[in-house]
Amino acid sequence: MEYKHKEIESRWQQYWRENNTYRCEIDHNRPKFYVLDMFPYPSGAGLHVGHPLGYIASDIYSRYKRSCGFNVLHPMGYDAYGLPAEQYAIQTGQHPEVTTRNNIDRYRSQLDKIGFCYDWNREIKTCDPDYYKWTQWAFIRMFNSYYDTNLCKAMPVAELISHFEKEGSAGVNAASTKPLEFTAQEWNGYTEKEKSDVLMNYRIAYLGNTMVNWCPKLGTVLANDEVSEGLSIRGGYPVEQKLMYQWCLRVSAYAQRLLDGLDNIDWTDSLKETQRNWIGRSEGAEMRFKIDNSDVELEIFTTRADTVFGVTFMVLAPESKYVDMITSAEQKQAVADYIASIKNKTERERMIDKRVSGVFTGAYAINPLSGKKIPVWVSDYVLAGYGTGAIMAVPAHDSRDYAFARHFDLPIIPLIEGADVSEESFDAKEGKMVNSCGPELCLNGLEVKEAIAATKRFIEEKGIGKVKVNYRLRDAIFSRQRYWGEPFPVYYKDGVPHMLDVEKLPLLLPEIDKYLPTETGEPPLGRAKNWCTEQGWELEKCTMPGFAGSSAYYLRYMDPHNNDALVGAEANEYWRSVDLYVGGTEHATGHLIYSRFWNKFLFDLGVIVDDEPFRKLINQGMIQGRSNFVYRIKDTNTFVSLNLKGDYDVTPIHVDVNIVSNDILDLERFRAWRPEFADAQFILEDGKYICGYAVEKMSKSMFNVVNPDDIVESYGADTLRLYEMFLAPVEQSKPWDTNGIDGVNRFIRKLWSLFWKGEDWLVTDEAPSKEALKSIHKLIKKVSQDVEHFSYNTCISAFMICVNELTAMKCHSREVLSNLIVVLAPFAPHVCEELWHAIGNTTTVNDAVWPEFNEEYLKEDSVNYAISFNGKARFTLSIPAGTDPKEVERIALESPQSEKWIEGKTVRKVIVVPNKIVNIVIG
RNA sequence: GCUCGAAUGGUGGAAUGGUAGACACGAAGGACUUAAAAUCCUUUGGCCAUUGCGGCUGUGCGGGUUCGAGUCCCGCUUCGAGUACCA
Repeated sequence: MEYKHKEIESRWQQYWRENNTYRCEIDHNRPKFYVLDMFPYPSGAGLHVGHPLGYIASDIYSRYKRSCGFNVLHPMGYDAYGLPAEQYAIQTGQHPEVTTRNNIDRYRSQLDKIGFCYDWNREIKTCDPDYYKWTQWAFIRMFNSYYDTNLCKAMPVAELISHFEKEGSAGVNAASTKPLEFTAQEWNGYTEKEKSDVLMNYRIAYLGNTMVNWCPKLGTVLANDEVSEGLSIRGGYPVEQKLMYQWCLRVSAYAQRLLDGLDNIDWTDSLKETQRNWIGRSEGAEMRFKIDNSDVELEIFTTRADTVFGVTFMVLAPESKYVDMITSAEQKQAVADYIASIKNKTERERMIDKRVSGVFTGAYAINPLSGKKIPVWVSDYVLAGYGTGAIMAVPAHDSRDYAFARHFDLPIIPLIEGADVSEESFDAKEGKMVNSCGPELCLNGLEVKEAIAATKRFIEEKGIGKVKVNYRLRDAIFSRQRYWGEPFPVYYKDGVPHMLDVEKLPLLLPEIDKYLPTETGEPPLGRAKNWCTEQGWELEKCTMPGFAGSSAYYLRYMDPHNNDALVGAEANEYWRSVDLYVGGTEHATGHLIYSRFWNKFLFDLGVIVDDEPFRKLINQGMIQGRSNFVYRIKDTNTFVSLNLKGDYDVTPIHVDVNIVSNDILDLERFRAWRPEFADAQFILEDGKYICGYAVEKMSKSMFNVVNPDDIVESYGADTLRLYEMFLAPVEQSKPWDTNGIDGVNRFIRKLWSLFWKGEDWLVTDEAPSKEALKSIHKLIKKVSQDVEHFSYNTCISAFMICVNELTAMKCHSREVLSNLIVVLAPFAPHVCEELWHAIGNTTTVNDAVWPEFNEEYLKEDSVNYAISFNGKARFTLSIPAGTDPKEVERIALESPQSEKWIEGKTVRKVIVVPNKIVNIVIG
């Protein structure tokens, strides 16, 4: 029999499909294990070889765990809502659902060819009404909840309302947009609209006037993680700040829990660190500064309470509400002009422009500790969105304040002993305080940390301020002025938003004729006919953002066909949470924050049993492209090989990597590649045309995209799987380089040769030799350990070694080869399934039990000790295994070879490392 | 700027503080073949020696701990990723 990958792979893929081999159900007799991939957005370009990397890794782990007796849940689905499909719809008029469906079909056929063990019965598409019903449902629950800051959990808004009715806002501990004060009497007298407005201040899903990232080109609002350096992640269009009335999620209420939760999950430190930075907890103090000759008090936030004596001015953000309250008559025009100049700039321009700018308000504040009068300025280096939008400026110890003080010639008072602030500020939090004595508080001589604590204590006692923790994490803006997303289950009655009845869900996405905003500037849903309730109340025209559908999909997989709940209690109690999540780091501050938030919210409701969604997370590296170049001599159609190009004036041109092999260009295929190269001439070296290469992003325009289908076609899925894993550790980013794939393909054929030689079946029942048993048990031990650590590349090396050894010793023992197949099956399931049946098994290799290694077989008769002198290995000695260390030492010292090294020197010390080394220290 | 990673042959990469370079690719030489492919064998970090079978050197740089450091500690350099007027 010959190894024919196409025949074998298609046959077993069909078998697995027809027999529902990977179907999984709750089984209380077996421990569960939940392995999840980040589901893909089905883009029009299809999969390239980079996409399956993580899927292969998780597939191997799933199959391995199953072999170890776990009931493995390993599902797959599609993150089907998103901007690209809608942009495409705008351009072509095709319904996004159609293109999305086509893309999903393409993805599915590509995935199927690789032989994954997904339970497709549990497939999820986020644009499926049966699924997004539960996205809408969760939103309604968030609308009807507030976050109790005492209990640290979400509670029903109904309880908040009954509290307001009895006691007003007094004693309410709820996360809020802004502090509100009202009595029960006032509350009971409010109109429905007023009550709604008050409650919006507390709801977890709320309508708020917030500064949003508005992308005019995309015609929609974007979340912070969808914007980078002032440009949209999708498309790279400029983004500006705009005040809009939007649906938001009070993610900030969960900041501390999101931070604390990181301590209990098994993620990489770097990913946790990224989330910690994104949450951005900072401990400090909130303090009030009185404005001279006014009732106004400026509230500021600082982490450097110790530096209050060095405050020589204050700065307000241009958007700060204080600006109008305190600006003097003389400065009114100047301040107005400055703010106008800021507003004309986009966010991106503001970020790029690092020049210092600002204007004096004409007002002075009183430093609460020193009693000194200090000027109040406005400048755009202070952000409205962080802290209170106002700062106390300490130019001596903050570089931004320093630059500002220098520019406007404001005083700089150093507060730390020995700090030289003549050229730059001293930002470090270390040293002894000086110049810090006021009428009531003196910090001189204290260390910075002590001074911070002392000042905090003082301001709390005096009621000037309070200790406060600030978070950088913002509430998530949840409205998108877009068509292709989940509709909000919201209608407006007299301007007051109401939720639809849960029984009426899902609220289906309506058909529209065009996917652009309406002529009046409303979102595309404004084009929908009869976009209102049965009673005629208008429905919300925005849709939900991409992260809505991906925030709880892992829960739905547990119970995908449940019509009564997102996930039923039995399914959730059994599957609990994801044990292994595999995906890219690019979701660190988006999806992975939102779904943790969403999960914690559902946990608070008592809907689910685990408060963290993903116990362990592995980040697969990115696969970059490896582009090839040819060098055309300027103004000719002649191409010169890489190492000869120095003699000519050449232009490098990207060439399709699929017509290049080991950097050698296929000249015929190159001529056929494009009409203009049909008559190309070549200057060769050693009769070959050598291409240059570079590592770049994998993209069509670089002609470096490698399609997994092509690899599967020519080498087979098993080779693709093994090669992707062999290339480098899973977590590592690496360029795709098809050179080298022959190595793993050769390995599979060598494996095959252990079973078949031509038409002869080689496997026998004779007892395996001692060496063969040792070889296979060495392999089982190695693979069992390395799979647990996702060190798949070393596993594959171990397979190669074992197959080489077995080949060399002509081992065809059924016992040995069965074990080999079972441990290899997770990596190369098709060929293993084929051989598994060929040796007489009737069940699938999927049902085979992972073999245990037997330490007995691994024992050596004798051990080669490396004999070192002063740490340097010199020769080896074979010593019977299990020899007592003292005896080993004696044998080593008395060996004739040692004598020549020891000659004339004294032996100071001998260290015996069991089974390895004898180090003799001489001198 | 801050945070986190990384640095080992021509290449991808192995090495619980214990013989650095496993495994694979590529390359060179050889066998088989009319020839090619495939397959098999040998060599393959560098330098020197090679009818003396070995010696020296070597994991980005400089120190340190240790009997022993690619691995641990301190100080740099370079590259990558994330984040950024966050007070």
